[in-house]
Amino acid sequence: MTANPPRAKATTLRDVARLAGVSMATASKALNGREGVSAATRERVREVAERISFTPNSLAQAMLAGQTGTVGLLTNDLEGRFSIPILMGAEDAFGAGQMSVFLCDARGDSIREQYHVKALLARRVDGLIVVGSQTDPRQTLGRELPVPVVYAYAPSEDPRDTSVVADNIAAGEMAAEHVIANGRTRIAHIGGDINYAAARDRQVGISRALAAAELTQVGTTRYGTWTESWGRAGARAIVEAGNDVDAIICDSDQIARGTLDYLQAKRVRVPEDIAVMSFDNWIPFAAGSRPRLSSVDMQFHEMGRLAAQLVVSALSGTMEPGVVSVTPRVVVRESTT
Amino acid sequence: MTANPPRAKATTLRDVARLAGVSMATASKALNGREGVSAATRERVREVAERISFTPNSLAQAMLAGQTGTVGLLTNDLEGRFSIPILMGAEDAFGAGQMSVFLCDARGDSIREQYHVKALLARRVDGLIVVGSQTDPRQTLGRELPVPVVYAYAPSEDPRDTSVVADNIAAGEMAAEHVIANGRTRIAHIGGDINYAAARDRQVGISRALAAAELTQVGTTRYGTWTESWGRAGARAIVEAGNDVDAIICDSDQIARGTLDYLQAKRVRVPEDIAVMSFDNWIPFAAGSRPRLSSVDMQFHEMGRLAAQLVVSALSGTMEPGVVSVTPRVVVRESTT
DNA sequence: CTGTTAGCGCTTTCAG
DNA sequence: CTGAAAGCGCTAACAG
Repeated sequence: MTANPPRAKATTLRDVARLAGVSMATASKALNGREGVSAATRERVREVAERISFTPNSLAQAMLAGQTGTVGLLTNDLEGRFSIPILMGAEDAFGAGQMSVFLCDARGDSIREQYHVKALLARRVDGLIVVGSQTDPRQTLGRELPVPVVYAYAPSEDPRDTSVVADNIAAGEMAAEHVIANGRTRIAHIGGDINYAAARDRQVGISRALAAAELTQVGTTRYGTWTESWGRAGARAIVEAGNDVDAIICDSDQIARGTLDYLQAKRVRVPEDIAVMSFDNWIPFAAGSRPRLSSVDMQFHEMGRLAAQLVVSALSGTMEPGVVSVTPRVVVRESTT
Repeated sequence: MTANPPRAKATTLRDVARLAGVSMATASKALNGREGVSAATRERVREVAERISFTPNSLAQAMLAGQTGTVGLLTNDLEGRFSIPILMGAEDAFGAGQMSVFLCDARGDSIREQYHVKALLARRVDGLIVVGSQTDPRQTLGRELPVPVVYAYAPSEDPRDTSVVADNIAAGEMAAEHVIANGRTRIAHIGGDINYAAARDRQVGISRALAAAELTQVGTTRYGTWTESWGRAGARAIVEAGNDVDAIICDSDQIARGTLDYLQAKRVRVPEDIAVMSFDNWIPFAAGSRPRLSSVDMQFHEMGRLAAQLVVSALSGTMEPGVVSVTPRVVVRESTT
């Protein structure tokens, strides 16, 4: 029942000016480092501002400048594995400067998304980053928006928009090349959910790398879900098919964990008998297993950073339409070497 | 090299008024549902506003109102397991209304934190939520801030502040009570990092529940790290100590996964021979293993929601100082039953 | 060097 | 019922 202390009302430039005995204009110039103020005056104004802990009202500044120094980050699965690193990358890229980020989660609901876009525009954000939850192209927010929009992870279906995506075909190639480089020739693939472009693209990449090495995939790719449980089932299917296999590429770290689990229960040695390679490099999963998993990192953080940079550069100039791919990176651990 | 289309400049109330042939005052009243406008005029104004897709400038509105309808969410490990659900809970609680959330990650750096606070105050947020990365009390942001502050997960060390925390002692009790209720009497505990209050508190809770059931813990709690690898080592230590054990409580799902891994390699059956119980209920880990893990959910989402509600209620009234605990919840799966 | 004036976009009295 | 005027906090001309 304790009442809180009365909140100090924020001080204004007018207070500073009055206390320093100058006009608001002079106070403004003094604090903003504009020239045309004597050193003495400037110092005095600064002291007053400091003393009464004056913080300029960004809203007022924004109204004059026509720029708010804010961007909206619209995500669709905060829960998810992908949004967060992308978000961090963006936060990183902005954080250094003086952009602030409005975070909105639309939960995959387009009504909700529309609502958030409207709210963000009302707040006069300078730009928008839209993070999808699948790599499949998503509907555009429209081309009539008064601010630049960059799509991350899920590209916009409209080629006139600007998107930053992960290169899953390259990722598939890199995964296969890595195990091939380690001397494996009998390679199988456990896919993720076939409804995801990520899963289909990785298969394309794997095929491409195998063809380049004049190898043939062992068995055909089976698709399932992005779970450990599917990893176990997929591994069993491969083993029970009786084919001779010396490497399994799994479409996610979780699938790979399931695969590892099955193989270990069967006393198959990893990597001696079968190498296991995965995608995403979700550290808690990839680095928690024994052996630890080699995995293709999709560089989400980098995607976020890039998206942020694109938005920033769009503020002063125009933005190239099209899709920018971020190149993945193989992280080698003990499951393949 | 395609130049983007010129961005439509945002329309203003003045435009609406002019096009509708009324004054700005009338247009304002019409759009905001104020009375004193004829139905006909109101309709006409609305149509115009709709036609030119007028979006009121929140900044201008905020300047008049003295409230921005924004809050700052200051986190210290976006990466982490805890911030995100809390963040989602807050987003949830606000999202329904018309609060927008500024997200800032201070990376555990107090200089950076200071910088963000300053920026948020400049943007005249109506309130602040500070999310810590450990349950240990953290330094206060100070009591002179012009806006209400709520600390989540990590409470403020200053009892005059308002904090929302997880009740780890209760969690420890609930975990022990659950395994006891399932007939286990020879219970061991693998702790997390002893430098975390969460780990120490859970031990307190476990002891309390064991005492209440007139049981004694098997061996003393060993502390390590929050990793699977420590889970394996800890389980080995328990097994090799040669004590008869029928349940192991692990301080996190990851530790439990390691424990499970070790037990399975040793052909110990879970839960028949030894039940395994954990904390956090991090779904990908807890529900991915076989058997799936029973785990104490710390209700992070709920904590975020509560923190948000506290901030909102502080806007219209005062805020109770002190620490609010969120009660955890046992999620039963197959590792204990 | 310093101060006066105008105005960003909006809402709110208070006259008409 | 409608509009003119004032002002939120700040900055950018332009005078002095």
